[in-house]
Amino acid sequence: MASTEDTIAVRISKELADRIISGAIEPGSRLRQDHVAEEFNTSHVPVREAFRRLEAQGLAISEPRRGVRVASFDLGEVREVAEMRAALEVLALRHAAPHLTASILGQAEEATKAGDKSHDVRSWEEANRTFHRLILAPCNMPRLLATIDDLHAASARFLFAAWRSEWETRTDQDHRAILSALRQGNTESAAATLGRHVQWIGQKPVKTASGRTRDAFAIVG
Amino acid sequence: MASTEDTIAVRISKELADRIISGAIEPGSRLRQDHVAEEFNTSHVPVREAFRRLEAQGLAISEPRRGVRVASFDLGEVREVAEMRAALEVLALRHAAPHLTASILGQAEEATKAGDKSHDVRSWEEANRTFHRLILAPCNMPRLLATIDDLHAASARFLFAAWRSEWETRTDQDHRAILSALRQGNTESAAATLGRHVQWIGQKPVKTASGRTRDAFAIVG
DNA sequence: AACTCAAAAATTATCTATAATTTGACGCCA
DNA sequence: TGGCGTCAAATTATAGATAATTTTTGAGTT
Repeated sequence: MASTEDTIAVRISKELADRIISGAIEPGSRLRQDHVAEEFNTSHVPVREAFRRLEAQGLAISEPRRGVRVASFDLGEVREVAEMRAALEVLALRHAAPHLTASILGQAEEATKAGDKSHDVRSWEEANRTFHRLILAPCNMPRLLATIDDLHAASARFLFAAWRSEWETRTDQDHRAILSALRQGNTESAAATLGRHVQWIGQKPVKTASGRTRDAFAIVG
Repeated sequence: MASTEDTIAVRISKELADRIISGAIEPGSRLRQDHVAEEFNTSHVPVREAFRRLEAQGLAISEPRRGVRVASFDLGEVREVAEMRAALEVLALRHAAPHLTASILGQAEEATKAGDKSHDVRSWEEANRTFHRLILAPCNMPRLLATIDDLHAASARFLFAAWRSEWETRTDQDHRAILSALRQGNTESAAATLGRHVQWIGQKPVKTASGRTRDAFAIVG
């Protein structure tokens, strides 16, 4: 996955991003440049550059002279990301719709089926992300797609924090409705469904470190 | 402006961002780390970090082992930024509206007047940006506001590229309509006007390096 | 003149070393 | 016991040195 063409800084940032998203590193915990450098067998110079990338993606927060920590999040940020995704994915879909082919819609349907069959969060998330990317990519707006990608990374993080292990299979009616509307050339209906779809925030009781249960929230679309 | 608390990398990235936005550095031109380091009397380590920040803002493009260049742009990207701004600023305004006070709206009106009186692009742009920031900031959505800020930086760049020097004063009816709707508590009307407003793309003939004239485009709201 | 191709120069990426700052522990004293 | 200052250890930030890569130059060839 980490192509050898990538610079070390990019490799490190991808690996750390993965750990942050999967929850392997706790929100709020410090990222110490020397420790990371040692783990990756490099000096801290590329590590610092990796930190800047994580910062830009909103996965880490850096305070001058006080180091970098994994970004924390709360229900407010989950809502914020959901609404930004709704606004931007609807925009992307409107532009992508005219360029969607039967082949792309077919692949999107496969992704939906894969998601429905998933027994764990990680594979569901991957299938879901594939679906969204497939129907939005043809909008041909690189800046928009890059921003949406960052939002998806944030979404995945919220999701894994709430559904660390358990996952119930369920058939995604929204995805099917979107595909059906797109096949009929009804872009506005597809966009409206998509906008609602990504704002659906799931709720789930999780156990905290202190043994108590509280509700966790995540975007489930 | 460049606070001494900032790390050197931040100071450099702010200064370079300013130059790129103002057009002092040509799109496509290379940013050489040693030269920048020498100019700022530092080593190239903070320079490289500054480059990563510019990359994240979409102001520079980095190719591994081949250096960093100032990002180019075309009409397509101007449209893209305009549409993203429309989608996100409308979202921000909907959330900000309930928190807008008479004082904020007063300041926004002052900013509009300052813009109307501006005889040069730079001061118009600053007043315009102030207006937008004032009415959107109370949405209290930091990620959304940060994204909008980056889009404003891109907008400013397009604007300065097209209207390098000449500027005609004009009264901004849209801003007044938005303020009036907000004062009446009519959020949806204000949002609709704002959405149209930031998608208005101005067109202006400019002289190219080769002496010919072509049309330049920029967001004028 | 145009076209290799190799060597030199310039530039990027990384490593090692040092300075500056923050964190944390310890002991002191009210 | 609890707050406070001081010093040591850890950590961040920058500088200087080196390795690896790309770009440029230019001689030699067709």
